[in-house]
Amino acid sequence: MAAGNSTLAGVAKAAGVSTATVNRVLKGGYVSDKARRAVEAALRETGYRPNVVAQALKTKRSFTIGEMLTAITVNPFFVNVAHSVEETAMVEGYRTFIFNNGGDAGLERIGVERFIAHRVDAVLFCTAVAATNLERLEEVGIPYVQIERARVARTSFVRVNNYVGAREAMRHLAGLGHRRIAFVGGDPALHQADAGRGRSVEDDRLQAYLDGLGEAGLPVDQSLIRLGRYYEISDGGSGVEGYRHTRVLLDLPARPTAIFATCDVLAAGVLQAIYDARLRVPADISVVGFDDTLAFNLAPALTTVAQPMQDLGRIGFDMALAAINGEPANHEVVLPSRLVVRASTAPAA
Amino acid sequence: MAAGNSTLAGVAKAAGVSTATVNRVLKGGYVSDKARRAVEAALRETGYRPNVVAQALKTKRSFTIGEMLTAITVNPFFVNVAHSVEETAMVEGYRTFIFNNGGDAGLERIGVERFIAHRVDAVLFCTAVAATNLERLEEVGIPYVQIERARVARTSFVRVNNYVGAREAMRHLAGLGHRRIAFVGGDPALHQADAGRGRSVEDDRLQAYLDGLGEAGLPVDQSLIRLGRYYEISDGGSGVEGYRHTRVLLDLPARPTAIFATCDVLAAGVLQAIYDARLRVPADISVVGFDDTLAFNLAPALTTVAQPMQDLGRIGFDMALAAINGEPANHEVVLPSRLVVRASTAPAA
DNA sequence: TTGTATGCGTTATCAA
DNA sequence: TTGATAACGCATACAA
Repeated sequence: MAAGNSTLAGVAKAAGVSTATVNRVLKGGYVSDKARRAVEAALRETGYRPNVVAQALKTKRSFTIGEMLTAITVNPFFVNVAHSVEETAMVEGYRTFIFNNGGDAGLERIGVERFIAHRVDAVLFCTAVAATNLERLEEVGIPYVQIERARVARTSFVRVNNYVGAREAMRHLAGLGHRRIAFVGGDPALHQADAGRGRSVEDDRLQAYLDGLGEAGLPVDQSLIRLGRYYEISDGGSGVEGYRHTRVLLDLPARPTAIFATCDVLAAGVLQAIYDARLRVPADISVVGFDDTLAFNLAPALTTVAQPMQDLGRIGFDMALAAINGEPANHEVVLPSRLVVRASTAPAA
Repeated sequence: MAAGNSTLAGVAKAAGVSTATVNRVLKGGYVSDKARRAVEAALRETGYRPNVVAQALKTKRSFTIGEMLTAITVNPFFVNVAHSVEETAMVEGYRTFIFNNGGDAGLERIGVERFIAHRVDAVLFCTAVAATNLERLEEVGIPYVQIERARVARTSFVRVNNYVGAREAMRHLAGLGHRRIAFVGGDPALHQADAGRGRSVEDDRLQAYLDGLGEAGLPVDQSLIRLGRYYEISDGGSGVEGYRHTRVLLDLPARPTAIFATCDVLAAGVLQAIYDARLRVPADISVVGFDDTLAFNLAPALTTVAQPMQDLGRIGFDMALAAINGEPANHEVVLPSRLVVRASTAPAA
């Protein structure tokens, strides 16, 4: 923390007034025109810049928030949410500290401790690993907001309506005449249900798939349902899981004519497997993804269920700010997703 | 900045000693066993957590650094560098503030002012837009380090040897027998040269392409050289520029059998255009990218010149830390890249 | 080995 | 309308 040369006292001295008067022209208050002019001149002359650290110590507001992410490098989803938070925060004069927990509760605990040490005004989780780490924040009175998934039901939470989004994807595929639609996605057994509603993101998406089949009068074929992880956090976010699932699907006696992958990262692997098999998308197989992250960069450009990542970040921050300001902070906001149709889906052959 | 309930004074009171003694058991110093035990008990009992804000005010070290990025959402390169910085910083007890300048000097200025207001100990640029914003930091005595590109030659700088990396890519393609190799990349005319060496990243890559042709005894064909931007920051990082260039290349009377795109984002667009044209990679055309960001998620998985993003971030932070500690800070480190051969390159037909 | 006292740069209270 | 002055929580010089 090098200089920001001048201080309030320095400005006061240069202007021939007290620090209280300088503070008044800075923050508003009764100041004579004469004093104001003198202070303003001194401000310019000294190149004064307020010291947020000192302000924080005095006011008990650091104007920083912590942002706990799963792994910013493995899924662009997190980057987009984080960037939206940052932009929104900046407008309010807030800065954000990012910490990646890698899905590990122990790491998350360290990050939370750091946030506390730095006296952040609030913490955003996208997403939280362990409820105990949230309790730690409650103990010291730091509000927090959960984005996408909820470990605890006591505080604000903003998420997407995954069920509706996934239903829309299914309707799109069924509407194109597909009758053998595969599901490649997160295994509900590997994910905790959201506190307060008893369902997880994965429950919603899988149920939407099943209900979508039902609505279209299609049978459930277990061999077309491939559940697992989205990715290994340690491998930097490859679609290898999607690739593996798809290899199996393509070897089926009657292979699917469409695949719904519930994450663009998975979908990337799906497209790679299809490419390797020398089949064409969408001529031979249609593919739909989820998130709208990698989608527009894949070949062919991917039809996907877009998550409103901007809104997740913005609303998450707004909720945090509300909590900081002492407003009631146990809202749950559910945002709609949006099907973006690109070049990876077409009528069934 | 809510609570972190207990303070040094609170602990001192609970332990029946002075704050100085508490501080001694925390930071090391002569303390009797008796006092130490009392303090340690009080520490646990009160759940004391040091207040980094107060420490920062007192010691003039905030243990935070600013990280100025171009646009974290448009090119995964930035995320990877940022994540490496964060991980390295954490080990040293540092936290990072990220700010995206969007390539705009005015925004960058605002970000720099924020960094100063928060009294960051140093700033990392990846990459800086305007030299004036760096001077601003010098005025107030905050050290900074530049990653990838240098606007100013006075301080530490870490980058990749783009020339060597690009030469390797060319040798790979020429070695596979390709004789019509196209170049899709950044236009040197659109980028400033690095201060202190008079060349830009783009100069290096383009020159390596030309020299690579020369080494292979191949003629320079201007119609195979497509220069422009990597992406529009406002569009979220699509490969549309690469797509456009490739459409033109594929319409050539004698189309190239290989394309060297100097950014994975561009390469993604290249692959999309080839896919649309119903050609196969690498059977009909080989493609090489640069960065190793999207590469492993594209279809087919892309051969690319990998940048050591981890090292860029780590070394950048280490340089910043050295500068913070008053060590000489005008080193230039040039790192090697590494050609990663995947499925997008094969012998010329 | 321990405690007292001062100051980091602000904000805010209280007199004047 | 203005100016002393006392915190905020911590680190540290200096005494004891």
